[in-house]
Amino acid sequence: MLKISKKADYALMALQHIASVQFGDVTPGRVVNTKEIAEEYNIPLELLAKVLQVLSKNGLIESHNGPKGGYLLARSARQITIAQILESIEGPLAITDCSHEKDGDYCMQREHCNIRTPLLKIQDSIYQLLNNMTLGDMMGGTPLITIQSPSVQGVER
Amino acid sequence: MLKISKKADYALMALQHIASVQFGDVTPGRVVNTKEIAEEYNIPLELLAKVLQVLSKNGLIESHNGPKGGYLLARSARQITIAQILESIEGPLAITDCSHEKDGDYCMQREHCNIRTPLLKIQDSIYQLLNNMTLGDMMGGTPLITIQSPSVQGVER
DNA sequence: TGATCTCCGATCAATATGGTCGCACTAAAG
DNA sequence: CTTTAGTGCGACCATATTGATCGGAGATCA
Repeated sequence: MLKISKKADYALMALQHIASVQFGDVTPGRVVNTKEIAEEYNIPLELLAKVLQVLSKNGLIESHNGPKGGYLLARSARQITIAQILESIEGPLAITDCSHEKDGDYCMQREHCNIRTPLLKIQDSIYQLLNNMTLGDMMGGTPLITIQSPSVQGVER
Repeated sequence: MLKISKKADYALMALQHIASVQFGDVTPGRVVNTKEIAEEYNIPLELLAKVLQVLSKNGLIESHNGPKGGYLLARSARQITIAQILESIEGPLAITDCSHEKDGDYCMQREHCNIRTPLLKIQDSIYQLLNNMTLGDMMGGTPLITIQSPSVQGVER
């Protein structure tokens, strides 16, 4: 449950790769093309291409056309949050349908719905979690994040 | 993205309803049958029935057969967590496929996968969030949960 | 014994997803 | 200025998941 799509997975891998090349020690500033990423991680080329196009359209990466072209982070890795990446691919984060319902699109259960408010709270917590972690945090062999077990609860009884 | 299924939605509504009847002021201890819940919340009867059967099989509620039969919480509302409910319906919580992969079921990207560890951390945080909120917390008009904004991050830079 | 209920399994339709194909456009290199 | 390697883009299909439905078997109580 709560699985994220493969496209989103691919997006995360690709961005991590681009970032590590761009800011790495070997060939800093080099652009990365789709083929390179696809081969490195065994991702279907065309699908990855589409993912990267979306990321580009949403301003997370910049594309450079022509030969020797490729992709580049649009801003620093620390300014790209996981939430931005996921939402860019999968649309707005919404645990439940009724969280962003426009008028005329009411759910049948709405009038007596008793779980809406709590679910929205949960959704909010998850969003904050994802929005407080950046691509920069994901970089490097040693993960930079650590979970503060007791405080992550966000729930008071 | 990260949407939970309608079955899970129904499960939450049903459990909330059962709990509120069982521990409410009007008819405490009364059993609740499927039809009552289905009509109250406009849920397809047969689908709800299946959801309740699963919850029953997983030990969250008790079923009583025959006329005047119905469902009852198997234990106190405070001892039933949201995580238990969701996992009961949708299977184990797994943001990404590779989080519970058995041997022989490797993902293609595994060898160079750079996002596995961070994703597992995120998954863990979400699980704790869901596991620290109980059915009891969802009860009543006033939601009992409050988000501790700064501490929910679980991320250190 | 009949009515009312849960239980269980098979099945179907709709939707979402993963993956593919083809072509137009752009920019660097000769 | 032509070639070529690359992105941009939209249509398309196959499959998996999900939501929903149906039919009947087994309890329980009046």
